[in-house]
Amino acid sequence: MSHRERAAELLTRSVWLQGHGPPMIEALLTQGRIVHLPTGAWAQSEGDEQTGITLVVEGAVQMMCAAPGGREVLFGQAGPGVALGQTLRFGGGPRLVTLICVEPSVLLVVPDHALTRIAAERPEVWQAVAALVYLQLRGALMIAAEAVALPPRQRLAARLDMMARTGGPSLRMNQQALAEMLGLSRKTVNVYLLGFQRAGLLTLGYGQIEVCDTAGLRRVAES
Amino acid sequence: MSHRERAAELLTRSVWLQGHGPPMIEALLTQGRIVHLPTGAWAQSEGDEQTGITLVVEGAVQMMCAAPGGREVLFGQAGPGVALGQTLRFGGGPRLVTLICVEPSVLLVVPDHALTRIAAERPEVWQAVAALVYLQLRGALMIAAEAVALPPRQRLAARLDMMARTGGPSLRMNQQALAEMLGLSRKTVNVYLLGFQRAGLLTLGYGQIEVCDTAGLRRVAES
DNA sequence: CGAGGTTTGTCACCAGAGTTACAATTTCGA
DNA sequence: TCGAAATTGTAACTCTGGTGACAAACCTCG
Repeated sequence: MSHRERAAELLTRSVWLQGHGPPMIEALLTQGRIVHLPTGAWAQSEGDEQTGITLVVEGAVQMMCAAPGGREVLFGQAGPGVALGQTLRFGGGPRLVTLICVEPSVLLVVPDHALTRIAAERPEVWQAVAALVYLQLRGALMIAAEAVALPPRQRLAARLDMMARTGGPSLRMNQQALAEMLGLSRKTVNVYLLGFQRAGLLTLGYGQIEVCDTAGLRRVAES
Repeated sequence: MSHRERAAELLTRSVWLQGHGPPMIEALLTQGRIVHLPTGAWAQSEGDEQTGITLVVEGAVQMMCAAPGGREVLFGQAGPGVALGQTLRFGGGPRLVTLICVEPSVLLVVPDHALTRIAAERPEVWQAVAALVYLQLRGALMIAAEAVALPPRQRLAARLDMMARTGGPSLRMNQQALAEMLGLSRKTVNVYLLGFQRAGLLTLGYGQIEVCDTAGLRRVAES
């Protein structure tokens, strides 16, 4: 299956495009472009303003965002099917989200001007964009709520549960990255993970985590 | 000045409506409705699906969101001019954000069906909604990044700076609420606030904080 | 197959935030 | 005006999680 077909399939399944028929998907594929990136590459090359929609077709990217003090904070990892909408038109300033490939990846990029072209014929494209951004808002709020309300152990459980439900039970990421996203030290994460493994909630491997019992994780998160 | 006129003024100034002329603002005012709420009231009454846009015209509301374990987490406070977009169409589940008035407030509410009516004539309304939700996403990400990346003292400074810049230097909120939004104990917040006051960054009052030096706060946040 | 880098598992130490409790101050309503 | 409730300021104690350092297990590339 070509990458374009794969992208079409992912778009068809995506929640934020429900109610928009195949012509809209066709328009996104035609106006957007497929890009291939190696491990470690930034999803936006210099000069590319990276305004618009980005869909992960294959591979995985880490999502970083800027915090006070010039810090770049890792806050999540996205696999195939995850879409990101962003724009620089509001408030200017630095880019909101930076994407970095953690494995060779294929992305569908639909820049802002492409969306504008689509909107000329199908103004309802903006409704889809609003829906997409709303989904991201939901995710960001979940992360924020977890971070302020849950103690470390529960926070880790909640995040593992969330990632397992959205991206499948096989999480390919090392404990260092996981700790960074949660604002914990690697050691703390490691200790709790070992505890979860002993409790049979998951299995640890080299650079990956196999979640076995999301319900159990959620129980831990809610305790 | 009537509340409607005040709302029109706030909408005219809002970033997410830039590029849309007065007719769009007129449409929002006509299709939406002004509601008055007492202290402690929830912005959405039962049965009102509260899908659409809400603009704070007067007063102040606390923004809460759901975390694992049925916890309701306070994550911010909004004054006049702040708009919130939300919808329940995606993913169902519980309401994303709950608003609670901390003083008698006036809101402009534009429900989803009103937006749909507006879109019949002005489909670009969805672009404005996308922009609004994007602004919220930016805010939520900032909060999440702060929470995971900054230690308590810096986190407090960053949040005070953010609130002072968006809502003016006079913050009307007690230290308990502030601690809750940051995931800290009231005592910790109190101690750091006293330190900031000694450093001349702000002045503490009963139930309010007067920020004097946002640059100084940002310096603390970045240290 | 072997070297080098990466990732994971473990230790002792300690800074820093949470907890509990209480007094002082301010506000608001009766 | 007075009293109750809310808010702020302060103390001693506890304990979780961070730090730094290191060994073991694992991958990858030459």
